[in-house]
Amino acid sequence: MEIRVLRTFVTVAQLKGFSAAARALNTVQPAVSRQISDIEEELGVRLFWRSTRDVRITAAGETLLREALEILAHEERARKLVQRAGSGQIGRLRIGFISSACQAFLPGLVRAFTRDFPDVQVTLTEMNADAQAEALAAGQLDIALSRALPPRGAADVESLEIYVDRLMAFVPDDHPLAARQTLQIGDLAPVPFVLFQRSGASGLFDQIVSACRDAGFSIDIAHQSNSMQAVLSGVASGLGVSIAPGCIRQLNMAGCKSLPLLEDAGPVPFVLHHRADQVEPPTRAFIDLAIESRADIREKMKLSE
Amino acid sequence: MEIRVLRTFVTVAQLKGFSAAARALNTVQPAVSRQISDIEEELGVRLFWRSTRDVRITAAGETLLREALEILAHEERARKLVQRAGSGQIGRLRIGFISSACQAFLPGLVRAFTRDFPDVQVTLTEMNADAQAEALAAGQLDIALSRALPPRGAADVESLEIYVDRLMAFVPDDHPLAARQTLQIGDLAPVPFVLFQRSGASGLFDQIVSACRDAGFSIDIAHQSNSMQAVLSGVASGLGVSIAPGCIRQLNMAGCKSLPLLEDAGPVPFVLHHRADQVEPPTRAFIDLAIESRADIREKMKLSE
DNA sequence: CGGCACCTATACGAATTTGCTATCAATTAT
DNA sequence: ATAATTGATAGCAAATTCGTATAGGTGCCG
Repeated sequence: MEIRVLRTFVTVAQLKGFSAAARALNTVQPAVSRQISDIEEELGVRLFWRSTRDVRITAAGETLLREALEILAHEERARKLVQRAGSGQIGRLRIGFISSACQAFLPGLVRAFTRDFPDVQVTLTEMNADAQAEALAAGQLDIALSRALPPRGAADVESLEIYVDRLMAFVPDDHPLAARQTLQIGDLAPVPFVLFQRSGASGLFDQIVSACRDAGFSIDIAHQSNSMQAVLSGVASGLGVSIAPGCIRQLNMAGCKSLPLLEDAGPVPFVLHHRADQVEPPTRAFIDLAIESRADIREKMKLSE
Repeated sequence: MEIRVLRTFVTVAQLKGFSAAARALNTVQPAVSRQISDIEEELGVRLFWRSTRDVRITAAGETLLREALEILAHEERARKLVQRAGSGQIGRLRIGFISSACQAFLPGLVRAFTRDFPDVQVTLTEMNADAQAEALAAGQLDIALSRALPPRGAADVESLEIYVDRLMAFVPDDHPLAARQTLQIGDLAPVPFVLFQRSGASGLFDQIVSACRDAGFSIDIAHQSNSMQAVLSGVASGLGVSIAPGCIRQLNMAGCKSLPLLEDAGPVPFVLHHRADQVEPPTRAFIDLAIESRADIREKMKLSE
């Protein structure tokens, strides 16, 4: 009972004739005749009463007709479902992101994606860069968004730079430095720092520490927080100054002023990671969308500087 | 998307390997490989991630797997349904019968049939012989049970004699003839008759009239009724005597005595008619059962004489 | 680190299946 | 009566499918 035979059978039943069915199926009558008699033999059941003049379906044939119509419809439905799954229109997309991504570009990107792929189940999970790498390797994540560089030597992970941020200084409103237009990193030497904890964003942490060392002083970390939001809150509270990627200005923390650093103190890339192998279509679609949107994102991040 | 390919696909998905699937399907690995890559190309969708070491299904593959399992189950169900229909285990059986059949053998036959074919929808319709012939020709009836001879020249109808009854006399209990052990038809010459109407059972009617003429008198039909029951009722009421097939004694009408006729006044065959062409399996099964049971029926009808 | 075992992909000839042409037999319409 | 239409059958050609052989890659184990 192959699909092709069922289709032939249904056509014969509906057109009530072998020749008519053959015409409709773009084939010839003996082929139809053979397919029907083959399936009759296979099932051991007579499906049509034939006379030289007309064809009438048997009761067993009626039964098969009902079933065959359902099977054919089911096949059609399966085909469409699978093609939608294959083109990424249905499925799931598990994104891990660091919170800064929310201030940067993630909401817009996700909104654009769900507009084009409304039936894909998108899961957004905030997690630090290290946790992302782990989840990605374990196959629990499709997309990881962090400032981390591509982890070398790990599983086959491809990385795509979304945009490059730069480090900026954050000082309390009422701090003397807040009156300046620009700063050099060295200007921050005597001031205590508020910084995030190293664990989870070790790359960025080390980059900032290095920048200070390059500027000739050892950073004085007076307070540590577990989120950028908390860091800015600490700065606004006058606990100290901070250095952080420019994009977090968009948190618009009151009592906290951002100042460009004259040195280009190391680029801070924002990177999209995904496994190189076994990229499911929705993931592929999201990556493609990210590539498309990259120029816009960069433009937007520049404008907000 | 042929059934065979779906079956291969499901096996690959379940055994997580092309070679393993090939072994399970009693074929070789390249055949499996080709079938999968063919359907992938046909759908334009990747179904498996292959490496040289293991095979993992894609999200689209998972989708197809669910659908394919349903389609295969449906195909299996369709096959069984059709085979049941083809062997007569499901379907319908429309029987037309004259009321005497109820007194004779029909209930037992139908009971035996429904025991063997419990899922066949049996329709029993009481109708006179002429109506039966019409309905049979119109395809509204599968089996016709009457005393009529095979209608000559009509559509292709095959007839099967179930048993042969003989005519008997029925006289009121208090009638002088009721004291006799046997009668000759001629004994009934001076007596008024109660008889059924000719329309609908013309064959039997004419047979009785002829028997009387052969016995040398013209039958005096004083009353006509539209059923055997009514005829016997008339006899019991003393309206007259009657001649009828012996089996209707089983109505056990009080006040009415049956007497054998010395002459073998024409055999009264009870016949099963069915269309010679396009015999649906349940009909075939019933006919076969009738043939099997014929000896028993004849025995039973003899015993009750 | 190299050989071995196991996996999938590909190539190609063989076997099977399927389709097509021609023809027959039966029935109906003209 | 003849032409036309329909389904069955046979024989041949085309297409498909299968099986063998082989290549290429990866993990395992000594």
